[in-house]
Amino acid sequence: MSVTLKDVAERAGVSRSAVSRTFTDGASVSDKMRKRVEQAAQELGYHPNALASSLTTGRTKLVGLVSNNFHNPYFLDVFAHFTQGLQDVGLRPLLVNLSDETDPANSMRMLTQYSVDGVIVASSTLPPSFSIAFQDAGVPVVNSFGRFSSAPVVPVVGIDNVEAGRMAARTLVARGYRRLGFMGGPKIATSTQDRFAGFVSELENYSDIDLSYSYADFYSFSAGRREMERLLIGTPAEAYFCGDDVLSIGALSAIQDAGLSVPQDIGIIGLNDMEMAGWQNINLTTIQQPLDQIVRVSIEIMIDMLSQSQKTYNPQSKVFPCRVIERGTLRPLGASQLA
Amino acid sequence: MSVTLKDVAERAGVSRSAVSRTFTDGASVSDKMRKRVEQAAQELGYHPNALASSLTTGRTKLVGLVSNNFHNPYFLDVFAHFTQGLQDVGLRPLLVNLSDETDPANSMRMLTQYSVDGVIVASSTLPPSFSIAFQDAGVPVVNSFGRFSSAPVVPVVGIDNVEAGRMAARTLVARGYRRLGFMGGPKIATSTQDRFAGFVSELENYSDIDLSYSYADFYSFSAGRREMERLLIGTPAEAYFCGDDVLSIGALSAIQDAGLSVPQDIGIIGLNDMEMAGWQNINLTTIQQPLDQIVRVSIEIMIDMLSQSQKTYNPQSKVFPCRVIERGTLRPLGASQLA
DNA sequence: ACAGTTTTTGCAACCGGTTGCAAATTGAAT
DNA sequence: ATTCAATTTGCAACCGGTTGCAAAAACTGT
Repeated sequence: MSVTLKDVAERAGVSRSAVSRTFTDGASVSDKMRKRVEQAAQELGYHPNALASSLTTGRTKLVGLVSNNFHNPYFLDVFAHFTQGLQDVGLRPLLVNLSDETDPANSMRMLTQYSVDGVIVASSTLPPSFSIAFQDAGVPVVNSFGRFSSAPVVPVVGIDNVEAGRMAARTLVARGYRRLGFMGGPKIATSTQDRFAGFVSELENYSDIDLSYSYADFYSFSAGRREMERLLIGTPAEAYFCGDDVLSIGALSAIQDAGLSVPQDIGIIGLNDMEMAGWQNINLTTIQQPLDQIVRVSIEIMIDMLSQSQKTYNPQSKVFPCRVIERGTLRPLGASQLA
Repeated sequence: MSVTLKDVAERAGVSRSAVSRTFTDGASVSDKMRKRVEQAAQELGYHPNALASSLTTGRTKLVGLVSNNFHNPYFLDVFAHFTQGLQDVGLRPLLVNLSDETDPANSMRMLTQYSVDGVIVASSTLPPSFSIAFQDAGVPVVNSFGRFSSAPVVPVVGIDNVEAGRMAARTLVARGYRRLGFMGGPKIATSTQDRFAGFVSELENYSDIDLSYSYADFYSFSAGRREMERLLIGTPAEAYFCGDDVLSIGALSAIQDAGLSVPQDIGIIGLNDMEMAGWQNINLTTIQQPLDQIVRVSIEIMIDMLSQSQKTYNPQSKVFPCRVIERGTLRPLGASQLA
């Protein structure tokens, strides 16, 4: 079937160790030997079996990439960045779809069966128990888009959602909105909880603000639309901070269909700045998560943990500042504040 | 570190083979023995190492899932289906992002290093050389969303793009459009070539049709928008068949911004029926690819190939019928045909 | 040319499993 | 009880690599 170490050794007339050494860097081989082995390997089309070597080295260079957000277009961007970033540093993403899972045990089992070197949990809606379960199994974990904490159990990379909530509040207030709405994602998502907390806390600095809030069932278009339809039955707020972009787009669609216009009648600000938010027919004002930084640093931390053979890694949260991307769903800064 | 076969064997006071056998189904073990081993395994928290066993069995249950479409939201749907479907049958997707690759060699090497059991190439824009390269390396390959052929080199699962092109033509003609446009994806994509061929051939059945055509650079929003902007400078057609949904949405956005309305001034029909096409603020009339069937059958074929230890698999194309999903970007069937 | 040092090489054991084969056990039948 | 067949078990070799250790080879300096 496939050509092995032994084949190359025989062909080159050397020992198996010699062959192994030419393919492990840092090993002691003379130039003569290396040439000879490489030649033989070339001729036979030999490539070392990564899995076999993992047996002795204990490293597979496999990284579990686990997520449950397979219906939020933002996560295609996320996957694109992660797969690219991981393969650039020689790691291989083993993709795990946790959409219907509520118990980490199954995925844990499969990840340990494949002895992944580490796990990246890329989700803002998975309960922390998942990350912790992986970590307890002795596997390095980093939780991207997780909840910030000054002393996290698992390294977290993302944004400070509380601060993002504040930023949304400031942005709306600065544009003269006074009756504000928070339309969160699922209530159990830590991201939504934190954004809400920040949003509320910032508004306490202002006296004349009216705040209402509610939650959509998922981070999805239809949930956002449904929730906004519900809100429009009553007296809607002047502007909403929506849980994320896809939710915002759902809300926008409901508003349009109700014959109202954005940003004149209702303002919307989202969060993520997914590619689609910039499409001209959406043109969503939103708070941008610095995706490439988050991914880059997530991978850096993972590499760091992998190099520390000890499990004495001291988990840290790394958060990156967000910024408001001004587009067309909020009235501009200097505009008049009353219809 | 982790608990091994040997540990369990010692604890249970049996041979290593016995333990191995209780975890390989189809092996001969008495009930007594199995109970005993399972108990010991339980106590130690043992789980067999899939990679180690792959060494002797020659099966890793790893499947390469390779694609270069990480910027088309449709492919999030595709990945969601594939990851779910694969893990449901006990296979693990090793995700490969080919976005910037032009040469199969690198990805080939890495896939063989990890001795994947098979490769699923999920892309309509990768040149066939990729699938063929994998196949030549002796790995079972199925090409999802590839080009139909009655005697394919590699099994193909998808739709008959030529027929889809015809269907688009019939749909437009039936709605009274006479000046038709084909706005393809990248000219080198087989999907675009075939859709064009079908579109043209069907129109030969009609005498009074005016056909124009052009191509967008990628299957992406911005490429679609750019191309439509260009078309609107001249005299646009009455209706366009666009390369795919995301391209259609780009085109729609250009049309709107030009102050024209859909479907009154210009009709658009897309292809894919990605989730977003059904969003009420997009509401795109489109030709639906039966995604779940395509994925399901792709996986079935893969399993089939894996079970045939021989490589005597006779590759076949499996194509599934598409259907038109009527939404709001084409005038309805019975409508008057002139403005 | 020789002893001493450094580098290179091969041997053999090991990583965590699987499996063909023969020995041991069990069960059935007389 | 005894024979024979069927089932279960363990031994040992193997899958494709890696690596500690000691022997061999290559340098060094004199």
